[in-house]
Amino acid sequence: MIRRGGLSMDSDPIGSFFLHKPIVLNSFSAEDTNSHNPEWKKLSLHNNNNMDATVTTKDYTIPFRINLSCSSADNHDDASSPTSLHSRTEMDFFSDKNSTKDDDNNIVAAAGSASLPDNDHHSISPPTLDLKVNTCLNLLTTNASSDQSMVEDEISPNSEDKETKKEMADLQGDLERMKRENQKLRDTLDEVNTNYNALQMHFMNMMQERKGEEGEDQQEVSDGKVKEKKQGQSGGGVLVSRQFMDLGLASADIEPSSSSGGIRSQDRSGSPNIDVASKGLGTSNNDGNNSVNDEEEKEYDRGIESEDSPSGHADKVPRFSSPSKNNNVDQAQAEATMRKARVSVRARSEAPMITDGCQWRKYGQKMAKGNPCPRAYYRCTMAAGCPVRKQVQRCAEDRTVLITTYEGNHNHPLPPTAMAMAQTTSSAARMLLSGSMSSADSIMNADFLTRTLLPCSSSMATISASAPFPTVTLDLTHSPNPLQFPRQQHPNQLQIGVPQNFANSPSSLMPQIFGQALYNQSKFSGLQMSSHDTADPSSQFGYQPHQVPPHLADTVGAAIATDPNFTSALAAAITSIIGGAQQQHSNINNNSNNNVNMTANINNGNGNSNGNGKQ
DNA sequence: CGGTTTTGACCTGCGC
DNA sequence: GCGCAGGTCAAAACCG
Repeated sequence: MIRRGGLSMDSDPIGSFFLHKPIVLNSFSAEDTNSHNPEWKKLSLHNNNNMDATVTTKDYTIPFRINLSCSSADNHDDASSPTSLHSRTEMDFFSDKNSTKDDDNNIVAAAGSASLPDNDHHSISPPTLDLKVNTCLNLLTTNASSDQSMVEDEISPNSEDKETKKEMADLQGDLERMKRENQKLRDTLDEVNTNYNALQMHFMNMMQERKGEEGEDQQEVSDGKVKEKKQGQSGGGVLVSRQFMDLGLASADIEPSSSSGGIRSQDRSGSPNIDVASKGLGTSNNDGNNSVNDEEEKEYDRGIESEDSPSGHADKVPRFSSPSKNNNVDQAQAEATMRKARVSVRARSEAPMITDGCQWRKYGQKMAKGNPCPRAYYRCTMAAGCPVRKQVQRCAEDRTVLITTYEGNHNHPLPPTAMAMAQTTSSAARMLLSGSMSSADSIMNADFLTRTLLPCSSSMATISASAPFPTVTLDLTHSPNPLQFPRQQHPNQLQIGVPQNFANSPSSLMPQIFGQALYNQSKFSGLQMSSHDTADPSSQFGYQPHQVPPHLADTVGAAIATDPNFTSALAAAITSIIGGAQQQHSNINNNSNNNVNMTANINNGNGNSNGNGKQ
C-alpha cells in the first residue's frame, strides 16, 4: 500500500531529491498525528499512496485532511459518494479504534464527526474536516487540470471549506511550481550531460588525432616488449595499444548500428573485444543483445572466432594470417589484447574473497609459480554465459593482501551492490584503454583515475605494461595519506599515482561522497554491515544497517585510515560514482543500467554477503 | 536434488 | 619440438 517511490522519476537524481520529504512526512503523519485519532491515521496512511502530494503539503501541516482518494480515477466518486466502496474499505482498515465512525462506516459522517481532535499536534489546521474535499494527491498521474477539477468539483458549504479549498489551491500551485522547477532542473541536467558527453568525445578525438600525428611507431611504454612483439605478429606498423584505443572509441560509434547480435555480431565481424574494453570490465550490459551461450563463450574466451575461420571451424591462426582480413589483422591483435584487459584490486582482507556483490562459482584452482598460495578461478554465475571471471590469490609477500583480478564484462543487469565493483573495473578499464596510447597518456589518464580515487580512498592506480595482459591495479592496501606513507612500488608496474591530489582534494566533497556511498549502503540491504559485520574488530563502525552515523566525514576518515576492508569497499563505491558518471555521460558503448546506485560493500572479513553466501 | 567446490586432466601459449 | 606455466574442463564430492 505504501508506495514510497511514487514519483515516476524516482530513478532520476532530481526526482529523488524530492523524495526525501515524503518519507519524513509519512512517518510523521502515521505515527505522531494519528496516535490519538484513528481517523487521522486512516487519512495519513491513505496519503501514503500519494507521496508527491505530501511533499508539498508538509509545510502546511494539513495534508491528511485533504487526501481521501488514492487515484485520479477515484477522485469524483469516492469523495462525493459516501457509499463509495473504495473509501469504505479503507475506512474499515483503520477503524478498529474509531468511535467517531458511524454505523455504516460512512466516510463523510466519520470524518465529519472526527473534526479536529483536541490533542492534534497541528494546531494551525482548520477546525473541521470535510472529507468531501477530494484531494487526490497522486500528483504524478494527475495533471494540473485534473487537480483543478478536483477543487472545482467540491462544493464547500462554509467558509472553512473555502479556506481549505484555498489552501489546496495554494498547495497545487506550489506543486506546479515544484514541478516546473523539477523539470527545469532535469532540463539543466540533460544539458549538462549532453555537454559533458560532447566534450569528452571531443577530447578523446583530439587525443586520437594527436597520437596519429605523432606517428604510429611509438613504443614509449614503460615496457615496450609486449607491444613490439605484438607488432611483429601483426606484421603492420600500427601500435597495438593504439589500436586498443581506436577500437575502444570506434566501438562507441558502431555499436548502436549493430543490430544483428550485439557482442557476438561484433565478435564475428572481427571485433570480439570491443565491448570488453570499451564498455568497461565488469560493467553490466543488459541491452539484451549480447546474451551468449556457453559454447560461444568458450570460443570467445579462447580467442576463437569460428566464423572468421575460412574453414568455418575454430581456428585462431588462420584468422590472423588470412589475407582477406588484412584490414582486421591489427584489430584482431588489439582485440586479443583487449580481451585480456584486466583490472586487479589489491586489498587487505582475511576473507577468502572480497565482496563485490556478484555471485561466483569456483571453477578451478592452481598453484601459481612463485606464490605458495593457490590461485582460485571464479566465474560469474548471475547469468548464464556471463563472461566475467576473476582470479583470487593472496599476495606472496603479504598474505593479508588479497589480489582480485577481474576480466570480462557482465551480460546481465547487476544488483546495486555489484554495481560498485563493476563500475570500478569499468573505470579502470577505460583508463587502461586510453592509457595505452602512450606513456605520457598513460600517466595522464592514470593521473585522472588517481585524481578520482585518491581524494577519497587510499587506492593507488598502477598500470602494468609488462604483464601478459594490460592490467590496471587498484592498490587499496596503503595508507589513505600518501604523503605520510610512501607507496609501495610493485615490480613490473608503472606507478603513476599523484599524491598531491589527495591533499588538493576538496574536502567538502568527501562527506558527500561518503555520505552517498553509505547512504546507498544503508539503502540497499544486499550486503554490508550486518551485526556480524560490526562485530568484526576491523570494523570501525558500530552503527547498524540503515543508520548513517553523524559526523560522517570524520568517522569515515578514521575508518579509511584503519580499515582496509572499508577502504576497498569505499573505493569501489567512489569509483563507481565516477565510472557511473563517465559511462552515463560519455555513453561509450555501454547500454548498461545507468541507474547506478553506488553501494559500499563492506567486507567483514568473513564476508559472504551475496545471496547464496558462498563466495 | 540442484548448485557449488574440489581436483586431476587437458588445452593453449610461450620461451628455449 | 619440448617443457613449463597459466587457464579451463569436467567428473566426483560436498553441501544445504
